[in-house]
Amino acid sequence: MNKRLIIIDGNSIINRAFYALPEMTNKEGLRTNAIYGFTTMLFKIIDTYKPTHMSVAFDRKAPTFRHLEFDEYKAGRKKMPDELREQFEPLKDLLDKFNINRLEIDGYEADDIIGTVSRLGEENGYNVYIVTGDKDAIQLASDKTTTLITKKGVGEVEEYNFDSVMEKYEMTPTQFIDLKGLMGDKSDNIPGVPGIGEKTGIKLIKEYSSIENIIENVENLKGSVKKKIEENKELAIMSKRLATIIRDVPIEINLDDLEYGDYDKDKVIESFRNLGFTSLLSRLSSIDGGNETEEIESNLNIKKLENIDAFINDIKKEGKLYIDTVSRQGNILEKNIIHIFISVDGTNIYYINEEEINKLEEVLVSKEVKKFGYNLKEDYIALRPYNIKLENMHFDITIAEYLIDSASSTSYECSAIAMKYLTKKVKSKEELLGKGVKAKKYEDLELEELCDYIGKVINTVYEVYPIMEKSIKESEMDGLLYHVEMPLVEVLGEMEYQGIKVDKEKLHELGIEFKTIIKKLEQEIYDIAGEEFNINSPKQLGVILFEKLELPIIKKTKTGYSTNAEVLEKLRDKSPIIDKITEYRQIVKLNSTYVEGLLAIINPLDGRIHSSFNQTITTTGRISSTEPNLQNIPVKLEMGRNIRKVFISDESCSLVDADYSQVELRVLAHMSQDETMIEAFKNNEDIHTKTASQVFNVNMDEVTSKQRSDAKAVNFGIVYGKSDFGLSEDLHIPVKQAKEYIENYFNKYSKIKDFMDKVVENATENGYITTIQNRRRYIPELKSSNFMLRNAGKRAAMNAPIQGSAADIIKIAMVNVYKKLEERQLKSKLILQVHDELIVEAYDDEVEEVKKIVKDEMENAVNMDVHLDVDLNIGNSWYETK
DNA sequence: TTCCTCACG
DNA sequence: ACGTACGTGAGGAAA
Repeated sequence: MNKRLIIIDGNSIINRAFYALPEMTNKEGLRTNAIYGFTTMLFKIIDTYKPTHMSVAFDRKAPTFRHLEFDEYKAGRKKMPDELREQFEPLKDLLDKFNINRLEIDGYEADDIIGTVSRLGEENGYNVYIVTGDKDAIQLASDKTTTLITKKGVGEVEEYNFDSVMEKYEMTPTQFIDLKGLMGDKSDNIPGVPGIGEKTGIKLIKEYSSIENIIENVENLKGSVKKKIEENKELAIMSKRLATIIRDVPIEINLDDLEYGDYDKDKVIESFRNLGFTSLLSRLSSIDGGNETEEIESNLNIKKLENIDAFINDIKKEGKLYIDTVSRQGNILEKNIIHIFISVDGTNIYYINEEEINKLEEVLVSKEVKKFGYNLKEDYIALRPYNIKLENMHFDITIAEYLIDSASSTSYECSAIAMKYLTKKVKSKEELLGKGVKAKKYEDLELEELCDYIGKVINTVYEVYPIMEKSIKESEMDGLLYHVEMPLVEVLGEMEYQGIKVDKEKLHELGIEFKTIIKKLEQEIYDIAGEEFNINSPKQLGVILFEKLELPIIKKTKTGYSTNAEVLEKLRDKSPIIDKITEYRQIVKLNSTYVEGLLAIINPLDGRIHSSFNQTITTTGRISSTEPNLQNIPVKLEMGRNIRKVFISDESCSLVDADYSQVELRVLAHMSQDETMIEAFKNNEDIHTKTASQVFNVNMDEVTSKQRSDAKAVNFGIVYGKSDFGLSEDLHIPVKQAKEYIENYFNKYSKIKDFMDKVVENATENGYITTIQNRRRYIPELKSSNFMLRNAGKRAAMNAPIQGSAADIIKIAMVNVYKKLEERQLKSKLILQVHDELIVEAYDDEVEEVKKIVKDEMENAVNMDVHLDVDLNIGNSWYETK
């Protein structure tokens, strides 16, 4: 069998990778872009050339014979940036884990080691491949050695062997050395013959074949070339020597030691996880045959459940059930389940068809049976139209993974989780169903394919559970998972299933009203502009405002003029068109996003809107709402606020709206233990007035309304880590004055300053922040070398504990409110959450009880040194509950 | 798909 | 000096 030896120039490739890839860091803030690029290149090379032997050569710090011979060698090179330097050791570690040989030796460069090893390889009958980004290595190409030079970063390589070099450059690989001796090399600071460049160099080499021969025949040369050579004979010889790669470095090498093959896969997987290379885990199998994945899959036994009764006994005996439902696409209120897949041991997986769901009901609703799954909220909702409430949802791998790393850029898809924890191949939804308009639905799949997929999903849940469980315990988030996030799955599922009633007629009326105003404004804008154009196009609008009307350009975006609200505000008094545009924008937004958007999504069966509440989106722990987003329904301006009139309570019901008063500032007071602020809350003082009196040094009863509203801006600004500049913009005051406000603030609330500093310090050290419920958020940006990114990281670090703790609090309140309503067997339902606000649709005869429950549970969700305060409002529409 | 804009807490 | 508030989702334009 023919042996293939790959030798990689470690320094060259890591450099290429470093400069080719954008900054990347792992969770701890270690920069990883060069390691990542190196590894992808390594995989590609192994994949393509299937080496039997391999080695990576590195430069040593010590001076080489070249430096000794020529002081100026490689002088003037920029120092290696620390961002790259710190990646060397982790890369070498990784290579060791792959059992890939490494070579380095004092006094020689990686090039020389490569030259030596490649010679040894050739002599022992190997096919040799050299991988580098340095064209000098072309001199080593031969009929037995292929030099692979990276192109386009590290994405591709170009192959050079003897024939291809001859064809391309019309000279032999070794003649490249002579050419470089003549031309010199700027990057290595090799002088060459002054005045001789590529053109003349190639001409001379073609004619005389070597530097020595040129010198011998110098008399035959003409003119200035002759003179240049004559005067620089020594320089040319030395340059050639510097450019020559040494092929007999004094190093003991036994080629057998370079054998490539076995390595401890678990160790590599661990390293990849540490480095955050989850996407590379899947490629591990491709470079070593990948029989491991097949084995796991072939273990699975997936079939139709014949003896349901016996299996139900198994489930009850074990007290646990791995479950995944498969549904047709359809209305949330209708029965759409095709199959339910269930398992108790993770390998014997059974499915039942829709007709038999009721037989399973007993264990599904049993509180004694723990349910394990992937996206359990979907299963809960799917079962709901069958009047089955999935009980005791114990562990959901998406939610666990969200707690483990809420800031991870990867999705919480099963395929990604399987890859991260098991290095197991599970298809992504896109791979299974395709994407875009051609995407298939579950109901289009062959049963066999479906079984295979769902089987793997269930098996993944089974396999991943103990690993995740351990990790969550270690970071002390088990309480958060089992007492807050998992119980919340049912709460959110039920909220989605219930939805909120919408007055469709009213919404239509609003639409007509808005469209009339839009038409009118449109015409007025065209009149002022003197032409018709698309006002919705920032590009076209920019041309009208800044070219045709010649208004001053306040700000530019990457692609053109900025026309956002802030800019328009500054242009208000320059042209009457501005106010029209501002108003036009507002109403177009209301009409398209809220009127048209909401109309399109009202469920025809019950006239309600069923938004999705997502538990695994935000980095801070908040819930998000989609299709539609019910968390950004207008409220600030009266025109927009009218939209809230269409969200109404059902017959014989009212909406009970409860919102926390200043929850984030209370959390801040508690976490920072700032006495002044705690005291203010204890005395039920108005916190903005209090802040005004502190910042502006006046008595509480002398605070003007302007001062109060400025203080409010300062309070909010602090929570976000706002700068003096930002505050000055908001308050339209000089930066200097804003700076004073902030300094005053931190002087008076001195513990808050300490707290903020401490948070950033801890976060920089640990890599993450924590909330009052121990929720974690990693902030790798804190270790960025990029000033802007690092500052953004600091602000995130200051804000996340506050926002995240507030999210913890309302989540606990939601779970407790939900439980209480259930316990008391009330028909009233929790239907909406907007970060610090809960809405219950309460039956009129239950309103008083509901009010009490909601206020009580919200105010007592957690125990802090500052009490929580909830405002209650009742109405028949969301608009009325203000 | 990306950018810009803007709605919310 | 840097560039300037955290966290979201959605619609429309343009590429």
